[in-house]
Amino acid sequence: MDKPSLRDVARRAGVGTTTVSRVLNQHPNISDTTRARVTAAIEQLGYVPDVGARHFRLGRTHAVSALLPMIGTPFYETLLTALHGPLEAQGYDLALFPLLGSQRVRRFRDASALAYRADALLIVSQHPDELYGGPPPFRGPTVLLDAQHPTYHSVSFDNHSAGRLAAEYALGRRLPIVFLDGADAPGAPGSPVFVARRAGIVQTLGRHGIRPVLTVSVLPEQEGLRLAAQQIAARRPPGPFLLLAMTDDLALGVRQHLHDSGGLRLGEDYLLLGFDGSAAAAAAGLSSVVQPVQAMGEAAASVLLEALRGELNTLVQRQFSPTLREDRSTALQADPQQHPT
Amino acid sequence: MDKPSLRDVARRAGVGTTTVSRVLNQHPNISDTTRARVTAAIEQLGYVPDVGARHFRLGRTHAVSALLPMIGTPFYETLLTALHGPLEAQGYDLALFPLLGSQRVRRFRDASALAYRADALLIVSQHPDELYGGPPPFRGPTVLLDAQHPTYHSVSFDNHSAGRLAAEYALGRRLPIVFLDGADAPGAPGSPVFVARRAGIVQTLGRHGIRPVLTVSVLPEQEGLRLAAQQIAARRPPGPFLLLAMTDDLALGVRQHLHDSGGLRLGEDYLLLGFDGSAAAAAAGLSSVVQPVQAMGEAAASVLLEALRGELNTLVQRQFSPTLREDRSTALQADPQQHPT
DNA sequence: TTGAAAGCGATACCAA
DNA sequence: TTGGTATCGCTTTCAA
Repeated sequence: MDKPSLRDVARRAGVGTTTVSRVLNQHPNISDTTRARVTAAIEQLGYVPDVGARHFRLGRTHAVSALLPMIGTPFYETLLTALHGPLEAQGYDLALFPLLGSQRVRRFRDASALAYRADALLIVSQHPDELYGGPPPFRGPTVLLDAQHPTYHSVSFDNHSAGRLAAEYALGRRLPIVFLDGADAPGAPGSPVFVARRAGIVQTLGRHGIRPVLTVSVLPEQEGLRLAAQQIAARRPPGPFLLLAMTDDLALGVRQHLHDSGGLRLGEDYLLLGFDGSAAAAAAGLSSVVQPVQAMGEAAASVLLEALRGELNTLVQRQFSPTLREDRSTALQADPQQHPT
Repeated sequence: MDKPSLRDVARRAGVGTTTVSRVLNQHPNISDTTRARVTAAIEQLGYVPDVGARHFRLGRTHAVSALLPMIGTPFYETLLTALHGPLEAQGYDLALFPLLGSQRVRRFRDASALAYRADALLIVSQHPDELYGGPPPFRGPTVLLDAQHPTYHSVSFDNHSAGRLAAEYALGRRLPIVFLDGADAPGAPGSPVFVARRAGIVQTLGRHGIRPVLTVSVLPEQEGLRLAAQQIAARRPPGPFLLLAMTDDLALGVRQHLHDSGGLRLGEDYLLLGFDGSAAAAAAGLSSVVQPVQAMGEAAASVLLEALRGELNTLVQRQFSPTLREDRSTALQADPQQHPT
């Protein structure tokens, strides 16, 4: 026999197919002796239930598909890990469909795409309107993660208020502020995340009548970082200042160069505040505006599960707020000459 | 009608189900008028074929599953993009199943896992024996990518000869060799990739009776890099030397520190050779031992497709060889005092 | 506690 | 060129 079916098992065990199905699905009303006979038959034949057939019959796949940009950052790793746990606990399997190459989006407009053979859909860091020209090809529950849209459930992060938080913290230190902005690659549209973050910073400073004493834009490259550090070292204010960087990577990269070529000492010559709460930042003692990535993943899972249970008859738009993780990099070292406290 | 089936379409168009099926599958023997009627009915009902049912009936899913370690490097991005193209061209869809968290491996031992509802399986950077305790739960064609096993088809890279190639190149330059090795994180088993690469280097040097004048092991951290650079600057041989680094990242990181704190000039004081052929290396003019990642992805796709067509009755173990991409970092600048040419 | 039979939605054989 | 019908493997009434 090529691939034994439930029927083969039934024949072998001398029972009906119903009984075998019940054994497989742990139904209560089965006598122990029958169960044993069936189990033995399963064993002997090496029977494995056909999941596709079960899926077909029940109309449910127990699958959740996630559409996401090609993955290269710890952000997605944390997010997906947090997401996966609760889903798995409820018997759902998670499959990933990265948007490989820009042209491949076409694939996701096809309703017969594998990604849509699922009970629910998660769209990560993408806007449905851009992804789909017209109506979405998937009919089931859909949740946006790290993105927002008026007609979809969403779990996202408030980047604007993250910018505000950073700016307010910076203002509180009462030091001149140097702003290390991330430049967009030429031609790139500028990530909405950075746009909001930047707006939050600039608007908040502006509302307090403050402008950075110096703003440096930098492409995230080796050479760019070095040049930025040179500029900062040359044009910095006379006393200590607070360097507000748009990302942790920028902050850490520039810190290196400020030290090596500029001789600037963190904690004495300047304070440093980053963005993202990356592991690298934590390891380096960098204060940072933290996005609760794990909590967002868990929230997405919970929205997804609710929707799958059909308990969601209202639109859920959950937006997470930033927190600020203070660390060594914003601690001014005792320096009796200028700062008695 | 909730979700129209093929039967509804047939009734609506006043034809048999067979005819509708034929229209859907572009069968030739359909009159234009019938086709038009059916198409109209499909349109009117908003009918979308049930892929799950088709899958059930045909016994094929048109899906390929890839099991891979959680993704954080451009390596996998290139690999998967190269892989995806040919598969898609043949009508196969690719779904990714990252091994999220170490415990989640359990999930992949379950034959009913979503990942196995596919026509073929690709196991990336994993050894089946470690992944599965016993027999694999998937019965269809299986291909290993970036890994090897005696009983599976595989597409992999010859790390040992990559090490040899680097060593031979280094020997050819006839300069003292400083070896910048990557240290394994404490407790980690040491990636087989690095083990082979290192062995290739050391054995080749040894065969020529050469030992590095200095070997420095470094954890890939900011602090580690700086310390390594200090050591190199302090203990380097008197004249120019060749610095052989285990990865591009290590090479580029140390170059920075050698320049900033040691004042060593690349191309005059030392030459630098890296490993991996990363984009960063190319951008920085770093010579590097290159792994043909894209070609490997394409090769995996082709093996997969052959297997799917049932044309593979012999074991395929394809191992790719490294090439060396020479760039500025191994060009010794004209220095009349020592090197007239 | 057990089983016979209907049916999920598509495809394909065989006839017409 | 078309259509009736069996069939894929499973779950689920309904009856016994």
